[in-house]
Amino acid sequence: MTSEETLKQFNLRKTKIRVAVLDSLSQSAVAQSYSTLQNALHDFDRTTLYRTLLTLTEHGLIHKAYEENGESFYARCFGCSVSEHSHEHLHLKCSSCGGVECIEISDQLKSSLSQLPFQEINISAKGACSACLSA
Amino acid sequence: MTSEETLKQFNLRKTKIRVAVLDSLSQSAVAQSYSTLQNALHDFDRTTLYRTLLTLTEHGLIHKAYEENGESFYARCFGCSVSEHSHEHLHLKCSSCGGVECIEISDQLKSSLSQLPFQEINISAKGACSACLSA
DNA sequence: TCTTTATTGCAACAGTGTTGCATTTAAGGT
DNA sequence: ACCTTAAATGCAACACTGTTGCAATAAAGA
Repeated sequence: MTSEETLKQFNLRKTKIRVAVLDSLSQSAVAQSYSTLQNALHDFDRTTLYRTLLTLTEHGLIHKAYEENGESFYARCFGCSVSEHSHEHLHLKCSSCGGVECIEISDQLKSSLSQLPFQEINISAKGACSACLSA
Repeated sequence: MTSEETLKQFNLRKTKIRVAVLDSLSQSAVAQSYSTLQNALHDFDRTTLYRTLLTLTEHGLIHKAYEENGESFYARCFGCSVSEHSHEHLHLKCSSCGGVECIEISDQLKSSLSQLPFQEINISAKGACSACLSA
């Protein structure tokens, strides 16, 4: 589904920056940092980018995958609604390239996590991302 | 062990703010945010607090337990060295009081995590902390 | 095309992170 | 108790992100 179609599906107006952000995040294998997005979308005011990320997050099209040292990384959302954010994956911060990759977790780990009496369980780790491993 | 003794053990000079930070984090059941620490220690310059947190973190006396929306929460470190930060616990951000609690995880979860080929695995979650549950 | 409402761009301010530098303090030796 | 020296502090300053208000602009449907 194209970014335009996605916006329509979520009842959001089609604007240049929303399409650009969704395109950028969809094409990227890794989550993108705010500053990376800002560099890629420097035609737009940073406030607009800030509000775009807010809007897309609130409606469940994207999510903040990782945050460290004040740097936030955003990724496309698949299969999570506004209310139920069950991101059953792990966010790997690559020690080599600095990118953030979303990684599926094992069923065993899922079942261990599901026994916890908490919501919004989030796992992050550091290591080599698949791109850097195969390079 | 007192904060003074801890500093000596780690070969760090005993200064007022280091003792104050260690005392504050030791006495607290939950991790403290930067702004909370700053309020509690407003006699000191915020740069000094910043550098104190850096130093204590680098030497493994404290660690950043949680970070969200640019707010960092710090806690005392027990049993983790500079090189090996195996925090085998979960950081629970309380939806009620906003505090961050360190919670031990089950052996089953530990073993699932130990199978992952990553370092510095970190789990965070949202829910009610023990203080708010018992209140 | 018109109308309405959401979105954008700009200005402005707060909070945190970070560095440089002069001053002060801690710790060990005398 | 006093020096000496290296480390720690306080202050100024700047960058970046988050956040809000408001006037100008653009999107979507009639």
